[in-house]
Amino acid sequence: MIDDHWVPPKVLLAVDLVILTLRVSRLHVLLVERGIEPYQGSLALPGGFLNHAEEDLLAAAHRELSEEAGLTADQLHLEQLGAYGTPGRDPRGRVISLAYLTIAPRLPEPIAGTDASDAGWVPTDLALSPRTKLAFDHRQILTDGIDRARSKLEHSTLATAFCGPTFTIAELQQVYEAVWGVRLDPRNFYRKVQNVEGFIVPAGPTRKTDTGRPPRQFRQGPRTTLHPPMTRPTDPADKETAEP
Amino acid sequence: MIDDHWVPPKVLLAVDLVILTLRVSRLHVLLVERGIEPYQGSLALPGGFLNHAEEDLLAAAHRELSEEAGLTADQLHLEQLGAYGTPGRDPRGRVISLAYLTIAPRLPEPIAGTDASDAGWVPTDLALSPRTKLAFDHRQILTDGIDRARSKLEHSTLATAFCGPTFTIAELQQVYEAVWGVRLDPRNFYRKVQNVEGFIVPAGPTRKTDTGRPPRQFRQGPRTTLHPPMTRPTDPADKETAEP
DNA sequence: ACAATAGTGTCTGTGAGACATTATGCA
DNA sequence: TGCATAATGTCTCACAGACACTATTGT
Repeated sequence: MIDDHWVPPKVLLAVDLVILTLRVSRLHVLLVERGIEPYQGSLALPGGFLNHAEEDLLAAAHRELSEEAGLTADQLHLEQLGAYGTPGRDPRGRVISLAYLTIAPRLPEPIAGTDASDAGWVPTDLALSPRTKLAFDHRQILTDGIDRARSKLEHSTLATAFCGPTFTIAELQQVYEAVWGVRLDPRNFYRKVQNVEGFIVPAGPTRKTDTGRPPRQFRQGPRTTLHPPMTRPTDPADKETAEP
Repeated sequence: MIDDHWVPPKVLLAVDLVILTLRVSRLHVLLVERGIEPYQGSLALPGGFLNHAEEDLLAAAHRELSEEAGLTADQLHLEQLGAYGTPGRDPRGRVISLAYLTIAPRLPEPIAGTDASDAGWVPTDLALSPRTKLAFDHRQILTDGIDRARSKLEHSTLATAFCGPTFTIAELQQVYEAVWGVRLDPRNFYRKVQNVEGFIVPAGPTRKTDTGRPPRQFRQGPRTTLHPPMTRPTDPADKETAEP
């Protein structure tokens, strides 16, 4: 079954990034307008080919993060999302794309990269609306990335990564509400996160606000995983049978 | 920053499989003894290079599953685990390995494949013991695969995939106990799975056994995801602070 | 009858969800 | 004093966990 002259094929390797952040209480994703073919002019996730044959995958993801979003990735969450390699997804040949997920706190407008004529934050619901055309299979990658982020918020303390170095409990709640797309009771949420040891720890004095009682500030605690997980409100579409 | 003469590098693409099954109430993984260099003679996960440049990734995984384990993969669970591509992990050059996870019911001894001089089921705790040397970074891949399987059992009805077409509740419980490595109360487990609509449905009459009351048989129901998830017993090593 | 396993019933503590109440700032 | 938001308290219901008990087979 093995041909002595057979040699395994080689493929092109790309790294694409799903960079999520929170802006005005809505989940946003960083998209670039492609400046070169294929899909020139379409919106796409930032990314690119491996620089050289010995470049580390995570290093490549960090490099793209820096090149296309101007983010020094030192303390930034970066996690592999999956490999997307359907034949024909890229007209330039067989390309395997490794998708990485990044959770970023609120950031200024990014700088356009080398092969992107423009870049900017786009609300995720707009990016996934049927009217928006994304390059390659980036719609699928983005969908998977958001799903992963939703799941991570349940089982880890990653929500604090959306916030700045210090934050209020109300701000943390907004993260959950924006990513999950639900409304939560502030009082129950307050109790919940307070009772999870090591989730958040007090930091500094209260913050002054325009109106209302000044809230306390917190910093992320040492804990990274949540046992038991944060409970996401049950989707009402989870019924199987119903009786009149 | 872009050189007009620069062309992106190409890499070799491999597909490796973590095939898990249950034998005598213990979790086993399919390992092969490598017949060729590198790592000749070492134990490794079954897998191989892409056949040709246009082969679909999932198809390649199914092909390896068939070639190395003799499993017709029609109704078999196959899920992407991740990409492993550290430079230098393979002396033959830059190789990116896409790992796939398979959950299989109890199966006969597999047949040795073309590039594997021997193949067999190995208990996972033995495969991961410090004395066992696995090829490449397969120890890491296997660890990740088991972690994924443990998590899937919480949030999906995948446990039924470990069983045959029909099974008893006690058999289903053994799946959870073996994969999670814990003991569960049979009565509470019974109540729990019965109350989850669409998890398991009655199938056929009772099964005759050597001793004791014959158990009822069930088949997997229409539901695939579990909301809320199955609760895995809290690891006692989840303490942060303690007071005397 | 006894052994052995299947299946059911009961109690209790914990925690999520709903919502009232008090606290602390500013105009 | 009134307003707005933060923080705490109370109640109820559901469910996980512990375990007593009944049911159904074979010997």
